[in-house]
Amino acid sequence: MPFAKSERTKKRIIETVAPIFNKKGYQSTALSDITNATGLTKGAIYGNFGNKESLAEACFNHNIKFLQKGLQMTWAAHPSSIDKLTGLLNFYEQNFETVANNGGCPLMNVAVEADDFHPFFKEKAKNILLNWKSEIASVIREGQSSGEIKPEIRAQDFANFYIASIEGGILIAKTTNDPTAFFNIIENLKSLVNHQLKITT
Amino acid sequence: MPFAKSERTKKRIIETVAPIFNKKGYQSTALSDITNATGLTKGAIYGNFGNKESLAEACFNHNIKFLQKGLQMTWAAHPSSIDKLTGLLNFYEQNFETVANNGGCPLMNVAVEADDFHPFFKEKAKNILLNWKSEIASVIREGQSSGEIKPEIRAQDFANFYIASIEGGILIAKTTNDPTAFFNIIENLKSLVNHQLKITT
DNA sequence: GCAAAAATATACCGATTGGTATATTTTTGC
DNA sequence: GCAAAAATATACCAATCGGTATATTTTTGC
Repeated sequence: MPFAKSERTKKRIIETVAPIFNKKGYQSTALSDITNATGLTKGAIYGNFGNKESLAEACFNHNIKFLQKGLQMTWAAHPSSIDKLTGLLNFYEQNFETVANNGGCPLMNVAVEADDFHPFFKEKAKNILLNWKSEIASVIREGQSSGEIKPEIRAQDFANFYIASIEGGILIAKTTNDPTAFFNIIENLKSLVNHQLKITT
Repeated sequence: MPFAKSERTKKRIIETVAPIFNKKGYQSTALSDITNATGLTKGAIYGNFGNKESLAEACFNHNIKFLQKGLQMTWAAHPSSIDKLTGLLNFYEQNFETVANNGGCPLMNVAVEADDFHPFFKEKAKNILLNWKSEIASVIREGQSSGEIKPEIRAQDFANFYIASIEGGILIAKTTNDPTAFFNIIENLKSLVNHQLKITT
């Protein structure tokens, strides 16, 4: 079993440091934060990761993966398009505290920090966001094909609104220390899905 | 006219540096960024501001003031509550490029950066956000009193949703370099105001 | 226009930053 | 269990960080 130790250590570093990067941000997380949290020295860190940026990227991927898996599992659990949309809202609702304690939405955090001065991370955030958007839009179009969702709904526009509300909700709830602000938005979105998208007949 | 020079210099520093803080963030904006941009030396900067934090605070206030004035002017221009809500959306629509070129919404930027490790700025962001929310909610309640807005609308909840969508829209549009993502959300909100809040009789 | 005061510049400080070369320890395969 | 290799620790580097004491320049009030 070659490379076993190395992979285990890398994983341990990522899991320990990912929340720190998400909370403090890329620039503000110092190597000393990383060595203190892991109990390793700089030599060990640089032996496992080429530089601070590649460690930050690995941590970002790790943070994002949690949310991507949530979407995949929700998609897999619900054949119906409406159920996919409301099921995902339930997932965000149920995991809000976890995400909040981990430093908030990693996509928002990286997007805001990288926006004007870090093209590499900005591009990553852009791709993830566009991908998220198109996954939501695809589900809506599938629902329109299957006769679940009203045909006049513009899939891309609704996906855009759906994601914006969620991200804005996280921002407000986190900033004001008021989770109900987020839950309230989730309820509003559920209502929108059930009363504006869904064909009731 | 005592202190005249000092006040003019302070103003010039703030106006020059405020966009930099909004783009790079508090931590990532170095004193060298400030001296380079202003053409002044550290001595001059510290002669006008006690430390980096108080300069950053002055810049944050300056950045926020633009948006606060927009709300005040919109409020003053429209006696009707519905017009206040749609007028404010028009203001955000018309000034999106300006805000985007200035580094995005300063409230979001500071909220995200300060969230987990800078209590002072986090508290500022929280207060501004709660104040914004309650101003929107007040307008809705006024509209309910005057018979413009449906009485069953929960003012606080709608204000929450209104702000979340706007902030999320800025995040998406900025991250994906697609202003139409923001405009699209503004149109959706206008539609919500006109078809869900407004009493059409 | 001259002295006082205010504003700015210069030169420095210790601490911390990300990163690296090398020495030491630990793990691996046989 | 021993040698090779992999992983970690140590000790260092130049650059930059925010901040300050002091010297110099500019502005002010008369």
